[in-house]
Amino acid sequence: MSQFDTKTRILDAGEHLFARDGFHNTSLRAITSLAKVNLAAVNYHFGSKEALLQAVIERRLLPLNQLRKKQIDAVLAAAAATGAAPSAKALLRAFIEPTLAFRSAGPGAQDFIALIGRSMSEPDETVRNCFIGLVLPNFRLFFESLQLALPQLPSAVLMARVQFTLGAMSHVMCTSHKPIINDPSAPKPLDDTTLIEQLLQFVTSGLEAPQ
Amino acid sequence: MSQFDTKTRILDAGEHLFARDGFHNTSLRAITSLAKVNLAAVNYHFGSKEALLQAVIERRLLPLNQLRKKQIDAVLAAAAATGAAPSAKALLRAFIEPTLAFRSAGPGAQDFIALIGRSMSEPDETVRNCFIGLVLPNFRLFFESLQLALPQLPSAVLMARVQFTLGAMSHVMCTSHKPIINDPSAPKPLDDTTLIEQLLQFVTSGLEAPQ
DNA sequence: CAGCGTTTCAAACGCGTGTTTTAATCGATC
DNA sequence: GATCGATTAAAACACGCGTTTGAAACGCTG
Repeated sequence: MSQFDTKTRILDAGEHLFARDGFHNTSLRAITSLAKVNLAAVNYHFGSKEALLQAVIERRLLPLNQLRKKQIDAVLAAAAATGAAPSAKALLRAFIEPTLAFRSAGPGAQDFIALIGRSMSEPDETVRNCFIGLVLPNFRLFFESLQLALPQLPSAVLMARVQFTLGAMSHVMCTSHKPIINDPSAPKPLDDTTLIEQLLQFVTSGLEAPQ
Repeated sequence: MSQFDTKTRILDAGEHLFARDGFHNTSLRAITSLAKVNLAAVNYHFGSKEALLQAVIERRLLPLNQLRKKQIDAVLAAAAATGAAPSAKALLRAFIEPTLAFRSAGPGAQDFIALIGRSMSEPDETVRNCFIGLVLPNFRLFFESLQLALPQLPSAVLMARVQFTLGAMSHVMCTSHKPIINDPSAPKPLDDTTLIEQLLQFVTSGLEAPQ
């Protein structure tokens, strides 16, 4: 068993358990036992539990951020080419779609999305700082692009509406698979593609609402 | 020092620390030391740490639920009197406004709102079950009323949009006081009243969006 | 095959946790 | 003022935690 296998298995197990139970409620013993590695392996390969969390988040979030930046830049470039302002919906799609579509990217991806969805309102600084530090540049670009799309909105209002958008998005990210109402009377949840389109429609309409 | 004082001081301290640090990251020693009571007092008066959490949530959520029900019922009654369908915005206001306005209700109220805002996506079942059990009847009434207001929406779509609404709302509840961007360049956050109106405008527009 | 850096392993360390225990103290009632 | 249940207090309990240790096993290189 090579080092690569061990590190990856620890990352996979950590991703799954951090997402399911939260950072503080997940023990290294649970992670190493799920990963079928020795307890000391986490500290040997990553240094600490906290550093493992950082590695878990970085592994997926760095590529995701790159993708989101690429798509936002593409929207901005297309708008610049025609001389028009970028459309809010296109920007929202560039930011939201890669994130949510990522859930179908493979086993563990859905866990990861739930993890970072929850990180946004995480009380613990360990988790929140790790997440916010990684996502901030991306968010800044997103916000500034939206200012171009909706120049008539005061920036404090736009910021509030972007926060609402993030809230709706993160809520979908961490709870879409466990509906609040579990009755037979409750409607069946939408499939992922429809859900993304509905979310886009919802937040676009909210962002563009008259003041 | 009477029993009442002790129990109340424990509830206040628990509310504050659970909201600030999360349930699992808050120790009974931190709570009892903040409340200036003996460590054993929590188990004596409440039975366990988990039962304390339940008491903390119930103390505020039961009256809040009553208020929300009263306001929703009032909107429904007013609509029934005129024979028209209730308006989505009035229902949203009846559900959202008491919750967010509650933050100004006194010291500890803001902590509490953050606590239940986060409970919605809490990974730990201890917290989530306690919260969901209390809020479910209220939520059901809210959802069924919205079906009257927006009868043209398929109920699965409406449910998704209501989830988006809850996400935006809970995100405001637990993060409005700590903005993501902390630059001098970042816009000043809105005051509470404006924030509530903006949230209402946002989610109304999203809920009523064309399909 | 010897030597050596890397990785795995079992065991233990120190610490903080929620809870329980046992005794002391309080406050109302007879 | 004595009595008795309710409350407070200090101490200890058993347990699980993240981390560290030191030796064993591995895999490569000469």
